[in-house]
Amino acid sequence: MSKAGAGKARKGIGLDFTDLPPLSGAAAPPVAEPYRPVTGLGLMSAAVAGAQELEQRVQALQAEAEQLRQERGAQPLDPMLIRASRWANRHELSFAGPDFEALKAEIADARGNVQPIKVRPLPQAQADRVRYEIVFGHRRHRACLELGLPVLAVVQELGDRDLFTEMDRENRARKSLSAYEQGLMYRRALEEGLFPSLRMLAAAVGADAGNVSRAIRVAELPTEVLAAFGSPLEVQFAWASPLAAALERDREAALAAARQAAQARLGPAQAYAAITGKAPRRGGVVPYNTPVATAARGGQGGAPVPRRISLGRGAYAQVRVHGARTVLEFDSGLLEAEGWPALEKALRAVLGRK
DNA sequence: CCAGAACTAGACAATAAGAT
DNA sequence: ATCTTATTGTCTAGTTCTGG
Repeated sequence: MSKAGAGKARKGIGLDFTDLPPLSGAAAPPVAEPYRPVTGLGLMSAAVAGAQELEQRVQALQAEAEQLRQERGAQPLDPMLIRASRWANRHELSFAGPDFEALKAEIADARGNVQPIKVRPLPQAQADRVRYEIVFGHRRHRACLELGLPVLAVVQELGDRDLFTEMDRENRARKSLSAYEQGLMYRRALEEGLFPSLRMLAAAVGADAGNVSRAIRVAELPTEVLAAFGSPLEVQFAWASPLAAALERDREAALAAARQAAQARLGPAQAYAAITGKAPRRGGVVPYNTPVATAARGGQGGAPVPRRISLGRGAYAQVRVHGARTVLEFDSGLLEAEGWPALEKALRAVLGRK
């Protein structure tokens, strides 16, 4: 492999065939002839491989047939007769903004939704005016409703669990749901006993239990914290634990930081930094005590939010500014006698005194 | 425009906590 | 002691952003 090739190799891709010696003309591969097994073992392997191929082909054809059946079964319905799923996971902000407007424009152009939504019929007892419940396609339904167009829908009888798993799979396949929306949906499903445990739920919808847990934690964040991000849809999976940990450490300080972040209208990454004390990784570390940092940490006259420095294993140090003094705090047990010279040396290096 | 850095969701393993 | 469940940390692979 060349140096350039090795340098360009992406993470996780260990093979690079670009520098392999070229095949000579004389050694050009012969035209492939169909493989014919000769031995008994070969015949058996071929039979197994053939059966697997056949099985895959049958499955593909079945899927195709199902799709055709569903497409043929799609019918235009009055969107007023359809209500959102009781497990509806869409935040109101998903029905606003440029993405939703683009979807609406597309549907308006086509005089209806080309891709059908899926609904299930409601039992008569529930169905006064409303006849159907959405399985998936909430945004397409809302767009048609707002445009006054009939919505193309496939109607299918489904149980609660099937409805839930289909809705979740569809949304995650399109990567269109935020961590917050997923968390709300998962939490509701668990609260209502649709699944006995988080693991069972994760297995049913084909999601990772760790991410289900993180999504639920995002949905359980206090309103003040969610408001700090402008929209709860901006909160990332990876931020769930640090935000929860910040609340656990010092709830009042975290909520105060969140309120200040909301007031200062910080971006999501800055709001995350202000609440957790973790500087955003992108764009470099926000320098402490500068105008930018002051804004990022609440700014505009409020007391600066202390900067936390993670030391691993749950330990952390904290830097506070009190007027003209800067105070470094950490658990006294963390620094043993032999550590003091190193700390003094580091302070001299940083603060420029001999 | 391109290479590298940074960020993300998802997967997996380890660990903690609670139940039996 | 063992099993089940939830949580956390780390890694991978793909995407997006940034600076030269």
